Formats: sequence, C-alpha cells, structure tokens
Amino acid sequence: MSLGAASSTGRRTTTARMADRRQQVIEAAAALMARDGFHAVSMQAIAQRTQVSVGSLYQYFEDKDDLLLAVITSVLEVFGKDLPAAMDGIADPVRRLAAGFDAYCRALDRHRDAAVLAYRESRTLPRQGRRLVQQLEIDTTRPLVDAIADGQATGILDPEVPGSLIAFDMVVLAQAWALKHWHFAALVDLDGYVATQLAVVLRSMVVPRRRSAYPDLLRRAARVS
Amino acid sequence: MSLGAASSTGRRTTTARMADRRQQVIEAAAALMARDGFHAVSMQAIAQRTQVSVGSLYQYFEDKDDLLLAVITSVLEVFGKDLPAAMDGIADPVRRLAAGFDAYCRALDRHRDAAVLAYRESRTLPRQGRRLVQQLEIDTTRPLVDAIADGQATGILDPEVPGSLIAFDMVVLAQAWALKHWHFAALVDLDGYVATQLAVVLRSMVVPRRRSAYPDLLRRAARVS
DNA sequence: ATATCGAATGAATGTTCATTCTATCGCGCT
DNA sequence: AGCGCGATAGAATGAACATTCATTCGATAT
Repeated sequence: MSLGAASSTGRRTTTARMADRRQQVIEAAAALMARDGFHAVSMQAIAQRTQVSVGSLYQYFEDKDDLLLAVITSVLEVFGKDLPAAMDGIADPVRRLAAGFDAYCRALDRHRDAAVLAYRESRTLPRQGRRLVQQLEIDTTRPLVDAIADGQATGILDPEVPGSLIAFDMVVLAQAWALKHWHFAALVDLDGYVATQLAVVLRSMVVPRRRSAYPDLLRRAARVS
Repeated sequence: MSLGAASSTGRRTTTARMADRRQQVIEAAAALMARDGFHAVSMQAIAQRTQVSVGSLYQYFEDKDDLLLAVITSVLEVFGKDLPAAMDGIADPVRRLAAGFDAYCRALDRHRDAAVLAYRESRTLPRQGRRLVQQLEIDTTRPLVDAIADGQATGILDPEVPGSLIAFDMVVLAQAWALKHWHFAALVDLDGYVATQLAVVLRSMVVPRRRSAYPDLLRRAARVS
C-alpha cells in the first residue's frame, strides 16, 4: 500500500518537476538539432544549454537515440493535433479536407526547422523508433483519408480516385513546403502555396457536376513572382 | 615544355588510374552511406571496402564532406541525365511531360537508396555544397518547366497555372516514391504510382477542350490494394 | 642503371563524445 | 529535528574517428 495510485504528494511534485525539465530538455534539444543536425549536437551541449547536468539527461532518457525519438515524436504530435482540430465541425467533406490541408501547411510553416529535423533524422533512429514515427505520420493522414472517403460516398468526389494515395500526396506536398522551402518560397508565399496545391488536388477529384460549389478552391491559381 | 598538354604517357595512365579509383571510392561510399548513413560510415571503413588506403582517400578528396559532396552529385547527375533523354524528340508537350515524369520516377526507383541518401544528407553539407545540390535539383526541373510552358503556349495547358511550381510538385512527388516508399509501396506499384500522379497533375492543367486527346493519361486512376 | 617525383600506405595522433560512476544534495516523511 | 532515498551533478572513462605524416613504392626520363 505504500506504492500505488495514492503515492505521496511529495512524489508527485518531484515527478512533475522531472516531467517539466524533461520537456525543457526536449525543446532545447529540438532547437539545437534543428540548427546543427543530430550528430553535431553533443549531450554535453544539450546539458549546458538547458542548465541540466549530463548525468540528469541520462535520468530522463535512455540514451541519445531515445532523446531524439522524444524530440521527433514531440514535434509530430504538435502537427498531428492541429489538423483534426481545424477539420472538426465542418460538414462539407471538401471544405473539411481544405481546412485540414491548410492547417497542416501552417503548422509545418510555423515549425519549419523542427519539421526538417523530424523527417531528416528519423532515419538515424533504430528500427522500432522509425516504425513509430511512420505510424504517427499515417495517423496524421487519417482525417484526410476519411474526408476524401466521405466526399466519395456523398458523390462529390470521383469514386475512382485512390483516396488514401491522394491523401498522402497532400501530406507530402505540405511537408514539401518545409523541406523544399528554399525553392518554393521563391515562387509563392504560404497562402498562395496552400491555395495552389489545394486547387491541383481538388481539380483532379471533384466531379464536374459539383465544381460550381467550390469556385474559390478550384479556380485559385497563385500568382507566381 | 616538360609540362603542358603533351604530358608523358606515363602521367596520363597514372591519372586515369586515379580517376578510376576515385570513382570506385564514390560508388562504394555511396553504397555504405545509403545503408548506414553518412555519420555511421568511417573513412577507415570506406578504405577497407575499396581496398584503398586511408591516406589515398585524402589524395582523392579534401575531406569527408568533400567525399559526400562527390557522392551526392554523382547520384543526382544520373537522375538528371535520364530525364531529358526520355523527353527528347517528343513533340506533344503533354506527352513529353509525361515521359519525363515517368523516366524520373523510374530512375528514382532504380536508385532508391541513393536518392534517400542524397536528399537526407545534403543538409550535412557545408553551405556551398548545399547550394550546388539545390542548383542541380533546379536544373533537373528545367525540362519539365519548359514542357509545361510549351503546353501553355500551345493552348493545351491552362495558362493561369503556375508552371514552375507545378513542375517542382512533380519533382517532389517523384522523390516521394523513394522517400516515402514504405508507405506508397503498400498502396500501389511503380506503374500505378506514375499513372496516378500524372493523372492528378494533368487533370489540373489540361484545358477541357483538349482532354479528349489524352484519355490514357487523364483517366487512369490506379487500382489500390 | 639510377635519379626523381608523385602516388600510396597505414600507423600514430589528438580530439570529440556518449556513457558511467561516485559523491552530494535536498525533499518529504516520521 | 533528522533520516533515507531518489534526484542531480560533473569529473572520469574509454572507444571511435577524421586527419596527418614519415616512409615506401613504382613508373618515367636521362
């Protein structure tokens, strides 16, 4: 009975302290790694930056790979949350899809460095960690897949189109805003990017009879500088 | 006169020897790095694999970064060559575009590991090297951009569409076949992938009056498993 | 034959870094 | 008050690695 759910308050505050510090470490590590890359950032450097001793780092994380995994999942969870939040409550499948894509692009834009880090360094993760990251990415796609399926069921979207593939295309294109920012940013701003990519994808899916319902989404082709 | 163009035959064979060895080193390094990642491959390991002494590696390359740059540009050059070769001689802009995309996807599929390496590790390159890689990527896009511009000039493609952006979308989607192979390969095979992505892009660009000319390219929506 | 010169070698070097270890600390309990 | 235990600290450890360098080798020119 000394253990269990009713652990003393002391335990809890201490544990909360640790959780806080752990989170701080994750954020600092994310910033450093985003700037210099995983391999160029030493545990010592992370310790110094966070005012935490090297020893404590190993209290919070198994090893450096474990820290990287925590950093990446932390980043991806942020992305994953914005997307369904933005889609929630929108009845029209096409508008829902558009809202989700828009939110995802904006989240990626806000944390561009972190996104690059996540996709670049996920390959240095051991097998299991990589699988986890991939699963998170699939989970992210889910709401988009659902919206497309919904649109197909409602007769708004071409039922012949492979929805899960197109949904992942949208994920790829959103990520490309971060990964290929050096190129795209020279062509359009974020708003233009989102509008253009949405138009590309939707033009290939919305059945002719329903096109008139989405003139704003389908006609928009971004001005290119 | 001891120097100059007429250098002795001995000089020339020796130089050729070196060039050969250099190329072998690049290929072996590419294979190792593709499997384990740049940072996990030591110069010693590369030396051992190629039957070349460590010291010689530094005869051929400034340092490890320089070797990486050589590996990446070597990979990208292969990709860049296939693409215009496949497009050459096709008059119809849409068909030319399709042929280019197809060739690019196939090249990426053939050297999938190398592609992942190139795009993942280009970030560890110093500033100048990174620029060079980006330039190579832009050069690759060029024939696609031209084909789209041609299509627009001919009245086949919607002139409102931002061609250079869409062209880079195609590059991104082609690369995604390699980078996100773990996901896409579960949905379609390469042929289906190419057909589907082409259909997506072309449906958003070909003007209605010209659609009937490309039923094969526009209608094809891949079977999804 | 032999002198010359660049290419090749691989052991040695010095540094960097992840991880461990031991000593200290301070919170929460009695 | 003071005890005990987990949390923290940071020096120590040892392995890995990029790079260097003193030396050897081999081809060509004389």
